Order: sequence, then structure tokens, then C-alpha cells
Amino acid sequence: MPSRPPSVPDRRVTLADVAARAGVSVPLVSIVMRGVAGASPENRERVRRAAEDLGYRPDSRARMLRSSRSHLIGVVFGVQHAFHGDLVSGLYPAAEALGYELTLSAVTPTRDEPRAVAGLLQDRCEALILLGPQLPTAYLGELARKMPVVVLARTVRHRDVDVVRTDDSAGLRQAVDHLVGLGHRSIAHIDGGHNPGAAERRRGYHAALAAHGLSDAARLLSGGLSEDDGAAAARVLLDLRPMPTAVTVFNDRCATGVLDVLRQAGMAVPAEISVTGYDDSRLARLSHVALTTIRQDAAALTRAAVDRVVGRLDHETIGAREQILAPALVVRQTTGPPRSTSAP
Amino acid sequence: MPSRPPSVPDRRVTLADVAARAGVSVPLVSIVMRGVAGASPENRERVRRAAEDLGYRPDSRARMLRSSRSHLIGVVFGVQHAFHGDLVSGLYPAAEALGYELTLSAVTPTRDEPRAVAGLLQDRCEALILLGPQLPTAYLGELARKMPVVVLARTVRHRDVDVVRTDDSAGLRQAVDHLVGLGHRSIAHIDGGHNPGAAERRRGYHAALAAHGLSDAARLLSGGLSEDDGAAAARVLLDLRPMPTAVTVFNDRCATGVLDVLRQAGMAVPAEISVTGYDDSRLARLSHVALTTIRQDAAALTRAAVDRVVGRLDHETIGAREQILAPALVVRQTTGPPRSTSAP
DNA sequence: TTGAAAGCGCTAACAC
DNA sequence: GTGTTAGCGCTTTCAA
Repeated sequence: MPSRPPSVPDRRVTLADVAARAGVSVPLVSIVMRGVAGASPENRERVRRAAEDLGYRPDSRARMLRSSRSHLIGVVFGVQHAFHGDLVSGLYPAAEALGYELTLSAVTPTRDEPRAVAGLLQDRCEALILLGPQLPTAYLGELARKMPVVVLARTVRHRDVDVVRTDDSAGLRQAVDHLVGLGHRSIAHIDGGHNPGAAERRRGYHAALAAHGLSDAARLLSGGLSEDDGAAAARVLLDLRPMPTAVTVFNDRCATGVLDVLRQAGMAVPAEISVTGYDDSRLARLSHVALTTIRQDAAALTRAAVDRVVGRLDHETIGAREQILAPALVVRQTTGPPRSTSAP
Repeated sequence: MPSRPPSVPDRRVTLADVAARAGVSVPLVSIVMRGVAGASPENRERVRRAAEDLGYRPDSRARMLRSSRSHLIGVVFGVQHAFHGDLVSGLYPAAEALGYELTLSAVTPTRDEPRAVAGLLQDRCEALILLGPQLPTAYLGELARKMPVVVLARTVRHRDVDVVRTDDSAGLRQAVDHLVGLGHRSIAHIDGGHNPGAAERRRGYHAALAAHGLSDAARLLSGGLSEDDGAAAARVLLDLRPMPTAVTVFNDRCATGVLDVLRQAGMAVPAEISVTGYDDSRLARLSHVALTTIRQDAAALTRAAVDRVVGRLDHETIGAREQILAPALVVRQTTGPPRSTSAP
């Protein structure tokens, strides 16, 4: 539901202006605006009216300056990263539900992670949520000693850093199990190099093959997180003899590149080769892509991340540092039985 | 070049702390930290050292509260929009070069534009840059009466709203001219409905066809800004008899969907059909996409937008309200001569 | 329930 | 060149 555009006051309207108009003191207006106890119903109503008439908007800077709490959570995200978009979308409502605000800091080609973090520190956020950061663990640890830090969608082993992530190893096992169930015996993996989650997913791939007694058929190709990485890997894949009948790919973006190159080379998907992605980002759901993928539940991940941040901020209770959510296989149209085999 | 991770202070360090350690007064430290004139070289050095030792970071909230200027530019962008990512990437360095900071406010499926703007107003930005907003012109005008508002990549006719955009009509003319030059006579257009720039691009398409005496061959299909919109339009396109030999598409994202569906239907691009996009976003540049497209110069657009904002803020000089940048054709691999014709 | 006074961290205006 | 004083808009004592 689109919210009504708020009216814009002509000049900066302060609590003092509202107080004057309502004929009460400034602190009383503050009490009413914050919605806390301590004002009579009549005054409450009068103040509300005065504020509305004047188009008063609280000045969050001043508010944060005075109360040591800022109720501000800093978020570092990659501006080019489709899945990060899904995560940011989930963080807003999760934070709002607990009375916190978000301040975004983008990582771009010319703005690296330390810069993005520095901007946030200057804004005096109380905690940080980092989406798949590449920062060294030592630095994350240093940050986390000073303020709550939650890393989303990456593994970090440090005693002060909270982690919320999907069980990526299990995710890849699900993908492989699905393909094996369809009858595939020769399954390649295009990995994500050093990117967040890549090592876990590789591990899941190998473990699943081993569980099916197919370790000898393992084929690891080096990929990455972008479409271009997938395209390059697909070209290598096409030269493999014998060609695998299926390939699990590091993430959806990368899988998109793989699909494009395979199809341009005349390979039918899934008739000649099956492809799986990872994330279930917006990309995978597109009707013409219809990518079979492993779903990371963005809403659940973001809720968990915000819960953890707020838990640390509000109560000192400290539970497990790592929260691992289960992934789910989403079967769409890029996987099917291999050509020469009839599926069980 | 990655910047070194800054060290993190144990507790909030204030100017007073630095002043005490350096043995000078608080305002003098302020002078040094801001890098303005009025301190001796010796003290300057001493203060710098003290600040460094203590890990001092200025509190931007307090700074903004005191000086009425916040030097903060609010940016509203669509978190799912690839081209907006390119624009945000350009805005950061453009703003920094002029001594301003950016504060980002995302539009997501559950957070509409009025909300995004409201958040920014609360943060006391001095000006707003809106990326392809859908907000009604009247509301934009109301905003613009109170603070500088620059709309990027959309046409708005309002006497208070600044606009920086590409000449979209000329862009589409360039695409059509290119295709006609290759020998195409039957060129369709998949449009962007009511999205920013769509009307202009439609106009350019029709004008270019008319200039070549091909108005009768005009084929307008309804599309949109997403891959799915393109995919749907492509399915319609495939049923057209006779099939056009080329199609100009509203933007790169939409064109990606078009390409996928065409290829899945067995059409060779560009041998059987040529396709052009619009934006020259990251998508178009991918090696396996290699989309012929119309380049919107993100760096130039963002520089112009920030220049305009700052111009308005710093000097009262008010020039033309609309700044229109020239687009450029980028020929890649999705366009070529039509099958039955030899190009001139 | 309400108001007066103080101060969050910083910068602007002024004196020295 | 340097320190003093004052106050941005707000919230937090604390007294009435």
C-alpha cells in the first residue's frame, strides 16, 4: 500500500515551535512525540495537533546526539549484487519491527569495504550488518569488540563476530541429490573461488558425490560470482570430454552466464545438460530463466540478523554466535533426467 | 586501491579528549580536524597526533546539528535496478569531490518512494537526488519548493524541479539509424510503458522511422523495465507475421529477457533478428550478452546531478532547469545485417 | 503531570 | 593563533 506523501514544512520546525503553539513546555512535547507515558490526554492531543499543523518532523541528528542511543543499524552491501538487494529489502521491515532504523553504505567499484564501514562509524550506528563482506577476519574482530557485528551470508570464525547464514554445504548436497535422483552420474561444479560461501558449497558438492559413490566423477571448474565468470566457466565446460550431464553453479548470477553460453553453443537445457543455481534471487525466478536453484530465505536471514543485533544491543544475553538456516531446493525448468538414462 | 581499515576506538572519543591530550582548547582541535586556516603548524601536528593516537572520529550528527549545513545529499534509488547501481556508484565520487556526503534510501517491494523520501527528510539532507522516481509531479514540486531536488533519468516538467537526463529520443533515433544503415526495413519497438524515459524513447522510434520513410513498418509492442516484461513481449514478437528483422528494446534488462526467449525459440541473433538495448548497464557489457545498446553516461549524469545540487546550495545561481546529455550508440554483437539483404 | 535546568559533541562568534 | 562563551534541537535529570 503506497503511503501518502508527507507534507513538507516550509522551514525547519523545532520542538520549541510546537511547544509555543500548543502552549506547553518543550520537554512535554518531547514526551508526546516519543509516545511515552507522562502527559495528560488533553495535552497529548493539543501537542499532536500543533505538530501536525506546523508539519513538525523530529530531527534525528539532535535526537541521537542527546540520547546516547541512536537506534541506527549500519548496513554494508554491494550495489551490484542482486541477492544483496533482496537482503536489503528484507532488512528494512525487520529493523522497523523492532524500533530500529537502517543506514545504508554501498560498496561500489570505487568505494571499498573499509570506506563503507568508515562512513557508517562516523554516523554513529550502534551495530553493523555486513552482507557477504570480504574484509579480513581480524578486522571484523576488531570492529566486533567495539560494537555488535553481524555477518550475513558468509562464514567467519571469530569469537566476537555473529554470523547468520544458510547451510551452504547442505544446499549443495540437496542440489546434487536432486540431480542424482534424476539419473545423473556425471555432475560438474562451477565454484565461486574465494567469495563468501564458495568453500562451503564446494565441500557440500564433494560430500554429496562421495555419499553417492561418485567421487571419481567430480569435476571442479573455477567460476566466480558474476555472469562473466559463469560464461567463462561454461566455455571450459563445453570442451570437457566426456561432457558432464549436469552442473551445479556457485550462484544464480553465475548460472545465468552459464546458461547463456550453453544455449548459444546449441546445447538444450535441460535435455542435454541440467543446471542448478544458488540463492533463489530475483534472477532465478524470471519466467524465461526458470532456474532450478537452492533457496536462501532472505526474509528469514534478515530477520535473524536484526534479531541478533537487537538482542545484543538491548539485553546482554549472548547465545550461539553462529545461526545457520536450512536451505531449500526449488525445482524449476533447468533440470531434468539425462538423455541416455531413464530416471528412476 | 583498497584503503587501509581504520582502527576502531574503544569508546566514543570526543574533541575534548583530543584537546586534553594535545594540551589545547576544543575549538582549536575543531579547526585542525576540519582542515581550515587558523592554527599554527606545530599545534596542527600535535592535534593530528593526539587524534590519531586516540582513534578520534568526528561525530557527523553533532557536526551537522551545530553548523546549520549538513553537507548531506539524500539519494532515492531502486535496490533491484542494475542501472541505479551504476548511478549510485557514480554519485559517491561526484559528491565527495565537492565536499558532500551521500545518504542512501532504498525503494524496495515493501518500501515505496514516499517512505524513502520521508526517511531522508528526517535525516536533514540539504538536497535530494531521485533516480527515475515515479512520484507525482505535484509532490516533486512541493518538495522542490523547500529544497533542491534533482531528478535523474526521468522527464519532469515543473518549474522548481531540476532534471538531468539523457536525450532518450535521440538515443532511439541512433538505434534505428544504425539498424536502417545495416539494411533493416522492418523494425519493431518493445516499449517501457509508463516508466521513466519510455515515452521519449517511443517518440524517438517513431520519428526515426518517419525520417527513413518507414512509418508504415512501425510495430509497437508493450514491454516494461524488467526481464520478465521483455520475455513476454518477445513471445508476442515471435508470433508476428511477417516477423520484423530487428527490434529496439526499452532498456538492457528488458532486452535481456527478449534475447533469452528469442534464443530459446531457436532464433539466431543477430543472423535472424537484431536486438538493441538501452542504458549500457553492466548487463549489456557482459561478454556473453554483448548487447548493442545506447549508452547513458552514468559518470557524466551523476556529475551533472551533483553539480546542479551543489550549485543551487552554494550559490543561488539558477540556470536552465533541464540538462540533457547526448547518448551514444555502442555496437556489440546483437546487431547485424538482415539475412535476405546485403548491407550497403 | 508538568516545567526548569543541564548537556550530548560540535562549530561560530568573539575576545584576547 | 588561541581560548572563551554560547547554542544547534533534542532528551534527561530533577524539582515543583
